[in-house]
Amino acid sequence: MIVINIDVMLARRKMSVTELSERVGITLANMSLLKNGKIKAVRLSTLDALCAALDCTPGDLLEYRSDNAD
Amino acid sequence: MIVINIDVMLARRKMSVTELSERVGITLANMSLLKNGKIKAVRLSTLDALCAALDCTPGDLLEYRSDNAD
DNA sequence: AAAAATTTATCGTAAAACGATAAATTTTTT
DNA sequence: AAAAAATTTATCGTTTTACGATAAATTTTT
Repeated sequence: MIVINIDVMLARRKMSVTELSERVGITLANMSLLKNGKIKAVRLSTLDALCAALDCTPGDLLEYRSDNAD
Repeated sequence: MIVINIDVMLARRKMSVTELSERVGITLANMSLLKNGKIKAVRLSTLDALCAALDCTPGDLLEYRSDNAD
């Protein structure tokens, strides 16, 4: 499965969800859904904006966990 | 911008696009579009299948390049 | 030159992002 | 404990886009 680690990056940056949503340019409600893995796809434009806002890589935000991984 | 590096991983694995499309379970045509960055969004289920098929991470497949990066 | 693999294109359908908005819930502050 | 602020969840509507199916065009390999 794919895990979204926006919360981890927010913590590292000491940034709020509200601020991130403003920087990325999507509504607070949608950013919350995104952060909590309540979405089934991501637009590359959104991923791009997230990387820019959080100064990180797609690999920082998206993690692959195989079924029997720790 | 976000760059897709499926081609890099295919080369590393010595795997063909045809085989990858079969493993991932999407049509050859769509895999080609995906590989060549002709898509604007990715379903997490597809990303998941790609990571499994290529035994790699999302970070291996998706790369962020800031405007003035090399 | 022929065959195989890959890319590109078109059409249709289903899925899903995303905005706007509001209500519910949780967290923080006073 | 109460109030305020932040976050989460939900609903509705619109637009975008993945993806299948298919076929044609192009490129690569044999």
